[in-house]
Amino acid sequence: MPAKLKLPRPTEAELELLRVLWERGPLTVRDIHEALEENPTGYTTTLKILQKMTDKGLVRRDETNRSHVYEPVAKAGDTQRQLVREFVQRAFGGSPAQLVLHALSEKKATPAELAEIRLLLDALESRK
Amino acid sequence: MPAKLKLPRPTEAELELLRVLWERGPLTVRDIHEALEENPTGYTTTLKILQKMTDKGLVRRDETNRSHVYEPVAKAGDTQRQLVREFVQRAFGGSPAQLVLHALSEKKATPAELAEIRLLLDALESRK
DNA sequence: TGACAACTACGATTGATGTCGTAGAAGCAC
DNA sequence: GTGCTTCTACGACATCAATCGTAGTTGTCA
Repeated sequence: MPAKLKLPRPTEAELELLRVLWERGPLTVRDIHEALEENPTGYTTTLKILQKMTDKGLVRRDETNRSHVYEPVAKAGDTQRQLVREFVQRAFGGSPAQLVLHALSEKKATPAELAEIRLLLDALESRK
Repeated sequence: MPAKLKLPRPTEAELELLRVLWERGPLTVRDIHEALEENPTGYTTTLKILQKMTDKGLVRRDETNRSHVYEPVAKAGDTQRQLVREFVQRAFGGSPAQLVLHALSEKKATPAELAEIRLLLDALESRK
């Protein structure tokens, strides 16, 4: 069983890169950099951040080819779960329901998503 | 009507102080500082952060007495709504439902809170 | 082979954050 | 009034995040 040591919380810029990787799979620096329409930044900036993420253990890279290929170490869901947990703590003193109420007020959820939430709610309530 | 200019996002330390103020009302630096069991830090650290928050417009202070009294400029709900919006953007690409699903999985919500969420859900779904 | 392009490594820099120490003013107690 | 306590103001500092430029290496292609 892998050691599963605790990964540090990704910074904003790091999270942006992670989201690209989660969505598109392992990529080179060039690919990642070009996937960033928002906040256009220098190529070496992206490179540097990926190098630091490698040091921190947030991503892993394949150096077989000259253009290294990066991939996330943790799954999207795991990282997001951790982020939500910390955010709930920071902003709502640990009450997830408070967070949910605010998030739902944003009313950008689709009917399908609402249905899914309702299902989860049913499960939580039935399980006493 | 007040100008309502946009406030900057509070940092982690700032948010911690804001949470104390939201919960207990206007307080002096001493009061706030002593309300912080977690992360015990120097008195002047708390003072300094409050001074910077005053500059940023996050809090307002009454200098009538020698011990200044601080109070939040924005209501808890408004600030939290803004924080959630930004967080959803950063971590979930703008999908609140994704956030809700993760938050509810934390299963620390009370039955009353779950009921409230269900009510909100009903309202959202009916208002098609 | 020689020149150009693309890639990595790395140092420098800027700004924000959080931390604290010290100075000086203001209140209090005797 | 003298001295102790408590307050604010302010500068110093370490750390970290983000950004970029430059150097050096490797691959490509005419």
